Amino acid sequence: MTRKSASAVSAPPATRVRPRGSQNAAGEETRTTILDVAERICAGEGFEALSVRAISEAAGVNLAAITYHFGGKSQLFEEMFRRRVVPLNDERLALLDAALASGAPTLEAVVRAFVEPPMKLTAAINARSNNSALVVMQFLSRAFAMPGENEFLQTYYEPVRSRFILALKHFLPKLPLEEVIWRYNLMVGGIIYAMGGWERMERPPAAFASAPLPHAQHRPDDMVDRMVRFFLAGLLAE
Amino acid sequence: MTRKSASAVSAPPATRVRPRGSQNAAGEETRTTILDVAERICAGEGFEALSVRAISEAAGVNLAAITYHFGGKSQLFEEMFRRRVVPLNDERLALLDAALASGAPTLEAVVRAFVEPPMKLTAAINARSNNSALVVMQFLSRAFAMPGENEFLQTYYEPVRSRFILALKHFLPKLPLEEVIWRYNLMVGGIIYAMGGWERMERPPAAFASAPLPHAQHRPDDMVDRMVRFFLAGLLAE
DNA sequence: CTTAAATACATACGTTTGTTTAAATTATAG
DNA sequence: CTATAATTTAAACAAACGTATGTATTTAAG
Repeated sequence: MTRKSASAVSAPPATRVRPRGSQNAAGEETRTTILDVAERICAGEGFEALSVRAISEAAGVNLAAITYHFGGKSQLFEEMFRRRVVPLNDERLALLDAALASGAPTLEAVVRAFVEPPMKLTAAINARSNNSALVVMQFLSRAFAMPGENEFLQTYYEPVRSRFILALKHFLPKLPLEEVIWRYNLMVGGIIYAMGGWERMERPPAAFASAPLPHAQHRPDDMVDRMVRFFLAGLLAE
Repeated sequence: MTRKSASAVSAPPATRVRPRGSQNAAGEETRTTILDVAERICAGEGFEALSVRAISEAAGVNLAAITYHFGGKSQLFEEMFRRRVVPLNDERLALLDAALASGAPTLEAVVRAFVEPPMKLTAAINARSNNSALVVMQFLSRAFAMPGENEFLQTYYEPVRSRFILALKHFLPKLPLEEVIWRYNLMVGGIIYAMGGWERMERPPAAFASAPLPHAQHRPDDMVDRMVRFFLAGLLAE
């Protein structure tokens, strides 16, 4: 089936080698183009619009380029996911370390370390493709919602999850661990939902049909502040 | 293309009529079976496993039954969505009315009216198919994440959204409407995420590898209480 | 029982899907 | 320049998809 299994069983003729990265400058550029275009399509037309044909055509590359560079459609998805999530989690952990290493660590700093990176990433993607950045939300919700245990999440997300839960527990010593975990996850849900698009976070109720709200300037910092306020209070409840 | 357009243009021979409901007891049973099975497949194997073939085979009905009873795959999805969301939203509004009509209405009662119905529904589905009930979460996240304006949501969800936002605003008079809307949506995100599966809401961090936690009895009421505490504090922040 | 509608069925059609193949082209190293 | 690897290309494949069709079966009414 896959090239990997073929070479594992027997590789008699000059079997083609799938590049882990790319050895050529041209190859690397094609790789990046595919990832970018796939992301834009996902943001604009939804996840199920992601066919290898749609991607390759929109990217201006050959149909077989996706199989060649990534090994297949699902591995392309993995790479789309990894490319965004790994730096995001690294940043979260770095901010957490900085918060805890400070002279007077606060729960608010921990919450901010968790909230700020994904919101900044969402803002960046929003700025690039002026459509709302459903991308990351799609991926995260898909990954989080996948039936069974997802080894992806286990690898890339579990360390972040563990460290933040323990950090929260440290600042909430009277709260049972079980409740800390619940509150952590409620925070996660709010973040993922907010990543799915800001305009729905601000749309006024239909009853206020008249004034479409001054439509504040979508400043990422304001949104992060808002979220930190909400989550911090929730975590400190009771 | 579709039967509807064909009959709209010209219906010369005995064109088959697509039933809106079902006229026979047998037909109604088939309809329900299809919906149930589709829901179970979605919960167990994810949304993209929902093909008309997989559904009809698992349901033990003919391949053409889905087109016959629903008109097509997408209309089946609409019905799956409607069947769950309409009663859920009705219940939410009824609880909200009851809360506001009471002698001493409280913000907590409003939050509870919003949180309790989806959690009870999730618990019911969880009990039926012992897999985690990703169903509703899948549907909701898909619906919420759909690019562009979703007329479905506009029809079925907007009244609920408007009424609850205004109710929250009433209890939070000092908070700008914009911030009320944000906090409402952060609450929505937490609920949707929690609906996606309880076991991940309680999984201990990997660092606590030893004790898998006493695994409390998954009592829906406890979970609702937990969520209400968290959201209520968040809404009242600052 | 007879009749007509409603439902179920087996089958086929046309499309789209992800992937593979083999040859052609480009880039890099010796 | 030459040879070798890396990349791109066009074409084809089998499988899965949603849907349509014609007929058989079942149901309900007269």
